[in-house]
Amino acid sequence: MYRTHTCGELRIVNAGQTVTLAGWVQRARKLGGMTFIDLRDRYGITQIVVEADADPALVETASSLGREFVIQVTGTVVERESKNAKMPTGEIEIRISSINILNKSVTPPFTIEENSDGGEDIRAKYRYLDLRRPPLQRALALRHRLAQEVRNYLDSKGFLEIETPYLIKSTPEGARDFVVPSRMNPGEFYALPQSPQTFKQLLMVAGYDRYVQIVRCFRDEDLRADRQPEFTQIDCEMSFVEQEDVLEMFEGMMRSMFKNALGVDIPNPIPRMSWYDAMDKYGSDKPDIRFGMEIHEVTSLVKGHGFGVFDAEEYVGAISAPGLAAYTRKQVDELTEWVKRPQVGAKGLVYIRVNEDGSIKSSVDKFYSREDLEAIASAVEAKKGDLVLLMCGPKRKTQTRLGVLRIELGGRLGFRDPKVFAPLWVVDFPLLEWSEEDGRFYAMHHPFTAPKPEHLDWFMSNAKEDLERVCANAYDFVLNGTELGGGSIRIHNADMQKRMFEVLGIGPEEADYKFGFIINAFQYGAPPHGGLAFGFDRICALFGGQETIRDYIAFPKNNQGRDVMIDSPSKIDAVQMEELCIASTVKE
RNA sequence: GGUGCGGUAGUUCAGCUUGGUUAGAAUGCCGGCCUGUCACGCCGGAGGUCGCGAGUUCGAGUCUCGUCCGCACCGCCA
Repeated sequence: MYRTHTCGELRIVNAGQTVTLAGWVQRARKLGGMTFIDLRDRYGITQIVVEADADPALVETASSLGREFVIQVTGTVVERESKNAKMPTGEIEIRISSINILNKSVTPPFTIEENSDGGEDIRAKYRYLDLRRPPLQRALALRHRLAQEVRNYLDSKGFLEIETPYLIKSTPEGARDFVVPSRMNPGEFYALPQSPQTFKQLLMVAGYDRYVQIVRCFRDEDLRADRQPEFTQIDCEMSFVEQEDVLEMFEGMMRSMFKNALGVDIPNPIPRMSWYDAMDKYGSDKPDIRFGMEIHEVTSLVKGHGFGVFDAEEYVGAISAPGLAAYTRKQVDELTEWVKRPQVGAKGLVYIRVNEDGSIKSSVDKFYSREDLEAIASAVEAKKGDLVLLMCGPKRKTQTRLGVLRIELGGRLGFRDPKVFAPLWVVDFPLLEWSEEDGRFYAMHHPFTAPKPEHLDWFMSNAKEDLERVCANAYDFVLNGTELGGGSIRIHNADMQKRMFEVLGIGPEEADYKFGFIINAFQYGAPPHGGLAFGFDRICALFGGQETIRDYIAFPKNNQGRDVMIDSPSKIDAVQMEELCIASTVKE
């Protein structure tokens, strides 16, 4: 037996017991003859002590220990002479009678402690060492806890977890696919799933009316702090349901995850907002509703006062930033520069300072009277001490830019506390999105999303303005300004699905080639169904209060989609290429 | 594809604005001392292709151009 206890569990009540521990040497402190060793495993740290008058061989071995040596020690639990209140095990130590070095270690490149001295690069390269650190252990433990909660909750609701294939068919609508050559079918390729969307719908046709899968998905797109090429979804689908049934079910799931993993009570019910309201008031389809600072349209208030910049534009909107009337001219200029960066793309920023003393000062005083400015300030619900910021331009674009500014200022003002959780359902999405570039409609969600029954007439119409206003029974789950999940009620009728492909400009042959299996299946008694999928990595990160999902994935990829630890992707040898009937066009 | 920031000792960084002696600090590592430490302390030591390449210059860590790598963001992500 390697150990009788872990390094995190012994307490003062264990004093007098003979125990055997095994773990890693985090630190050895040598004081003359005496040696203290911090012995670590994933449960904690226990101090080992070797007295000066112990067996000389033991003293010798103890003083030879280096960081990250794996050792096994046997000894007696004793109360410490000088306790350490900072450690859970700080009241005791192990006075040992033997040390067994199970394995030596070379000196690690960074310190393996709560707060490492290593940068991201070096820690990624030695991920297995970084994973020894408590923050990473906590992250993976949280991930495990949340996965358990999902399974427990959905199991109690009768969901079956069913695995779907990873080697599927490429359907290059949306994100790029990762493809896998098929040796047995020369010149043909599988694709890795961007999501198990079609399979879960086929399971509905098959009668498995409550399906869940915690499943890896793959998208060959550029990475971000919250985007990995392979990521995990909580993928769910239900039959004989309406939108309300789905929202209720998964509100329950999120509620139990918050309660059981974090001890947090979220609002009941979770608020809902239409996509149109979200865009108008927050300039985003994933509003952060931890704070107000809503966008207000002031177009009619500002036009016709001789200020040509506003007169020339479709839309003028404004937000009010609490307390920022105190911003200096320099700070406001800095903000103006900030919104003019290409990442935001605004042309400029007009401000109205609603001073504490009741005076009003703006950058457009030449064109507007005090009463005009007061009317604008009141329209955006500005209070004394607030700074009103206005932007103009095309409606949606301007709202989006104001939304970006709102998020930035909300952060600066401390309104985006990661310990505060403000969940939201965004509902009533447009079904279709017109692409000027391609001159065609794209499905806003995906091509299996059903139009709202009351919008069917518009859906059948071929007029662009009709199709544009078709709404879908689609919904997103948003938390603190991050989209954590989304879904919809699906099309379950073959004719309707054909119509959708027609609207999307996908011809019958193409539809048949790409989606023939699902159109066929829908002819055999497909039940009404709908579902949704959550981004599990993002849920973990947000629950853990982090922006990046990397720490919640044991072995993540870097910005370039590379695993710097195993150094992948990598070249394969010519024999393998030959066997797969593939060739590289890359010039060496 | 684009923008920004960064790359100097094992590690984290300073030095670069204004080019000029032997490139510093902390920490880690090695050696010595130390019997209650827990970021132990004290003394000593080793450790650097300044990411890479070219250019400007009498002289480049420092200036210029190119390139590679990392992070964040835009595009992209049905």
